[in-house]
Amino acid sequence: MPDARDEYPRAIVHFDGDSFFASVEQMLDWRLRGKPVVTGGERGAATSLSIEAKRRGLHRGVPMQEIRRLAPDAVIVPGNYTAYSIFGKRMYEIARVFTPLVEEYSIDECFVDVTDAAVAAGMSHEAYAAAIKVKLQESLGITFGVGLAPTKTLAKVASKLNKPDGLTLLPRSRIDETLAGIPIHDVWGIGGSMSMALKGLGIETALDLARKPRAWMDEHRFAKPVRVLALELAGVPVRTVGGEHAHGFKSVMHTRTFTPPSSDRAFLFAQLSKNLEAACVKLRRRGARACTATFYLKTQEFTYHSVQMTFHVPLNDPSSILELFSRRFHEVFAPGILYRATGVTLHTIVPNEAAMPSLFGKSAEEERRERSLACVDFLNKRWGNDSVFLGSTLLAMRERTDLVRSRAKPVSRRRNFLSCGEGSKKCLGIPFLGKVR
DNA sequence: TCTGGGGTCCTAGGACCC
DNA sequence: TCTGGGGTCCTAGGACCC
Repeated sequence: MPDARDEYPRAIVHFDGDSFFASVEQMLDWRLRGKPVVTGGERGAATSLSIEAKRRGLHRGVPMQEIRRLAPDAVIVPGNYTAYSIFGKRMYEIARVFTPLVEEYSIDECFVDVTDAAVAAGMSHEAYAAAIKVKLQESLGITFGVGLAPTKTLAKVASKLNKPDGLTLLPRSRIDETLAGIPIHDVWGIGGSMSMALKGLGIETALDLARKPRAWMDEHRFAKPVRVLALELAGVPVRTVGGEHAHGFKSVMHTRTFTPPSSDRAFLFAQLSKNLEAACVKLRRRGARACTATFYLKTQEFTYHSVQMTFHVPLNDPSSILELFSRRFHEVFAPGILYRATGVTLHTIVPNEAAMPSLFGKSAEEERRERSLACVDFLNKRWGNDSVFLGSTLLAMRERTDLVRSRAKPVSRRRNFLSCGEGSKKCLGIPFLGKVR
């Protein structure tokens, strides 16, 4: 019987919500339970599918028309990201009752390091992971795929193995037999480009990579990410839980694709303005400012043309930033070219408190601007996000309204969740989820 | 002037993730 | 897979310094 410390030098658990968005929809509306539910109605392709929908052979990315054809009884709903995000936050809170070592990896996933917490509770790592799983399911009404392993990469592999509602143990002694069945392109961190390169060198499974020594990495001049991956697959913990995503954020972005593509300079600038406003709202909501920004135009051929800039003071109001954008817009825009999207990223984030506007405090002008922004935020919160916006955005708003109007069918069958149609607000029916103790 | 070595910082762009 | 939106990390290469 191997010792627990050999099997799990660290005991990392990965939790992955099963059919997360669709499951949340089913929790919020009992009428959807037991039915094939598909989210993504607002974008015309499936984002998440309930178990019942998956059983009908549907999967992510399938166009809604196809869904309707293949499964006429499917219930198609628009994404309700506010609700998903509340369930996600709830998941982190519940996990943190068991240990503070919780990394918020994505809206429906988290990593938990239970190495010490389990010992302190006088439980095995397996039992502790199982207890968290039960608590999550009881509290949220959603099942999870769970993996327990000595490294984050292996935990991520394990949680996928017995979905839905599985708890998969992947101690060191079982690494070889498990990884032999995992194709290299299924490994977290290996994308299309890297898997091509690895396959060219005869690496077909996760086990093949785990067995490669450092000399081989040197010989083929592999960069850091692959080396880390190989170690983690071999059961050597390199990545720590909570290290990377524990707090804060590094950038906010807002991008939008429009159809049909356009070469109209004024329209494109209005799109940019709208994206900038949205990105600034996110920034202000988080009480932060940015010191750098990137904006881009994406052509119909999917090439990006971008401009990066640095502000001399941290900013979060769109009008000052837009002024800077307008001066450099000509660097990305070429007449006669068709563009399909624009985007804005704000980075080098600092908290508001750290961003004293000048040595002498706020000027009257800055005071005035802050007050008007607070007013805009209030109005948008009260009356919906598009109530107040910059004049430069107007052209983009008109366009959007036209698109909505021309849409043939409402995307939802549920009246109370209908989000299309001008001015109608999405209604949010989150049940009380109880107190975390 | 065509010639050293070495370090840091910044930027653009690629790759990957959910 | 002719492709939506929001993120993070890594690296090569240039600028600049001693």
